[in-house]
Amino acid sequence: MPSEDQTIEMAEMFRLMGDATRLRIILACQEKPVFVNELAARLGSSQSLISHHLRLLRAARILKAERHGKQVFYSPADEHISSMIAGMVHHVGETVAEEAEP
Amino acid sequence: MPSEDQTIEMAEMFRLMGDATRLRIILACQEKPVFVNELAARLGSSQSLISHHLRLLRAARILKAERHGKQVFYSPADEHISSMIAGMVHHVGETVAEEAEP
DNA sequence: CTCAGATATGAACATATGTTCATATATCTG
DNA sequence: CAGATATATGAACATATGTTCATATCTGAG
Repeated sequence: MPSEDQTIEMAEMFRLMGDATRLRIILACQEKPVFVNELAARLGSSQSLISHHLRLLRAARILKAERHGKQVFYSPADEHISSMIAGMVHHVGETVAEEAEP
Repeated sequence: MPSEDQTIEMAEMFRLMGDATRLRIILACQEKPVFVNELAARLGSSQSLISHHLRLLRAARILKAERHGKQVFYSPADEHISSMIAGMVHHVGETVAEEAEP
């Protein structure tokens, strides 16, 4: 059973993954590093919005930033998080399938 | 890469786990089924608040309800979710330890 | 059926949060 | 250095969300 502080930190992590826009950002960075404008283009969101969200994800150590020239590339900062994301992908894949069968 | 619908469902799951009160409820139900008033007592929250949250967690199939007499016991509805929770517990356990060392 | 215990629900409210718009900062090129 | 490109930041705002209070519903006992 996690401590109170750990519980709050867990909740904070989940909360950050619990917004569709942020989750799309996280998912888009899973395979290979992506830079900000490409994220904005792929997700059809403004650069400003993406940047605001990236700041939160960076602060929570969910994503890490790496600068190459003018562009800043983002990628997963932590394998635990990545595997948890993968687990959830697996989960919704299965439950959606279950609901469709009968 | 999950579909748009799956992404939204994932986000919804994470969002539900992303509130401290709800997460405490989920954690409290992990070991053995707990009934509503006991949850309220353990967490020091009102019965009403717990019940509101339980409804959301039930609807999202994170917890399941089972009635025994007057009491309704709640327990994990899905092992995937449970193992994801366990993974996050492990994660915060490690990262907090890392930050404390240097 | 009536009463008490246990849980669920609805309305109201204060606060948190995602998004937009405007603008600042940083980096490369000429 | 000046200009262009890429990213970050701040203020403002509309909406979503967690909590409380009051009340309804359900269940077993007598």
